[in-house]
Amino acid sequence: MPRTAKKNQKAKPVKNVINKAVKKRKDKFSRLRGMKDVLFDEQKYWDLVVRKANDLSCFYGFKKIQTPILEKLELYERSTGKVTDIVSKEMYSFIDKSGEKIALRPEATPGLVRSYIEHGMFSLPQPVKMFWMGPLFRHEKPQSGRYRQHTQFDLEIFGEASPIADAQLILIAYNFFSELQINVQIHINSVGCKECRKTYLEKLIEFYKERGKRSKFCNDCKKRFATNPLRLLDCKEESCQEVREDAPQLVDYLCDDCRDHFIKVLEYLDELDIPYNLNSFLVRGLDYYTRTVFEVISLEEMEEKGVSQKRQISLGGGGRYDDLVEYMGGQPTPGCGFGIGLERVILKIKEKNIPIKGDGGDFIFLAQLGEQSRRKMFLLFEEMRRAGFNVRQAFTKDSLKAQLEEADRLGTKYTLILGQKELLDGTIIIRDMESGIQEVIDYKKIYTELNKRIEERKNIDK
RNA sequence: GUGGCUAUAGUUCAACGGUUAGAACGCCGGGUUGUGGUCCCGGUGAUGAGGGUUCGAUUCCCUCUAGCCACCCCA
Repeated sequence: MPRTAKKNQKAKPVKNVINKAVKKRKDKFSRLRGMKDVLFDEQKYWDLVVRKANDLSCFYGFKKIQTPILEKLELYERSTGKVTDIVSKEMYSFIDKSGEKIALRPEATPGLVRSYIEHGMFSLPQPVKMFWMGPLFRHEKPQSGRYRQHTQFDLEIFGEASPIADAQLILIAYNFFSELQINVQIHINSVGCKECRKTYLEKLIEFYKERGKRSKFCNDCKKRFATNPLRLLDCKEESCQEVREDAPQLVDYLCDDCRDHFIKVLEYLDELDIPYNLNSFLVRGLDYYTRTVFEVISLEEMEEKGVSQKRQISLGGGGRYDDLVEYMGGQPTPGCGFGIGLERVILKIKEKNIPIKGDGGDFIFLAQLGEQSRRKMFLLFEEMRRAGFNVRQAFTKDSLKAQLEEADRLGTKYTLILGQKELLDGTIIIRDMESGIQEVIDYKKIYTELNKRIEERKNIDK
């Protein structure tokens, strides 16, 4: 193929003109901003992370569920919240051919709540514990660890009001990271229930109404004051943080039930020796949270202009949403869950050079010379595969050299070579790829000879 | 969405405004018409797009696009 392409290019008189035309076409079809191809070498990280998520979920009794990428726009407007950034600024939405407003899923929980309600899962034995994994879409400005399509691993527990559910989710998240050897901090807070949050918000607004305080707000906070005053708390602007210093704290205004719930969650975590940081300013950007909210943060030291700086990146987060199911039209059902961003997890694993076991099987490569032996090897390959051997081939290649090169790239242990001569003699060559030693054996003894060598190798490894 | 930095072969990097834009790795071919991983030789392949300044731009300026970083937000 490349050969003809080369010829064609050389045949044309003005190479540059063609290159430009080809390049324009290439640019035209380039991938969209913030989207990512996961290439061959990265797959091992995905395998690792996905396996870990699968194992943990299964172990703690979560059942796998899948939901559509497309949902009605209103689902997110109602659940995630119209005023949240995710819905108001970042959602991919469009009107489909039937005139329906559609959104590409920006968040996992709403779809799972919808599914819970739609399939009458309240009549299943409670709690219903869901394990979900899939792509999410948000139209943000991309940077490292931030894509417009990213993948989350998500666990949800429906129908369980006990604080042990909250604690168990945090435990699983903690295990996930520590078993992948990623250092994280868990930040935790309680945002209370409808009632206690109401009284708190009154106090907070009262506090901010005092003279001069609002003038220090950043532009965003001026808006937030009207739309979502709770979010004033986690603004990162310095001036806003200064004002915040003496602001009333949510924890002090929790009702008895909410305080009790929060304390129990912390006690369970203490019991398990899970480290956490109480962060009274932690308020998550989704409307539906009640009581427990938490975030998993990775701290990293950065060298910038000779000064070491600390940067934190959120790897996951979640919380309780006791009113959401009812609010979305279902039976009153408590719930809680969390999500973890897998691209960021993989980024961390790569950064830290955490070693990953290769799939290092003992490959056996089948090399052939000539049409006759190619046919025979074509068949032998299938026989050996069914017999349980880890076989590889490059039957499209003609030269032995090219085939051995391929075998080498794959990390083959033994190569079987069949040429015209061996075909006539009823023999075959076994080549040990490490030593280069070759032996001509009876074709019929392939299996016994191979097994013998594999056994010997095992003994040496021991 | 706001601000800063960047853009050269598939990849990582070179090139005082001036010959044919270099190298390493990769890939393809040859040395070996039946032998890989070492070695030797050869080939392949790039200035993100558009405009401007200039006799002349990879180099200077502008716009766009993309990437990175910070903010916002979030995973």
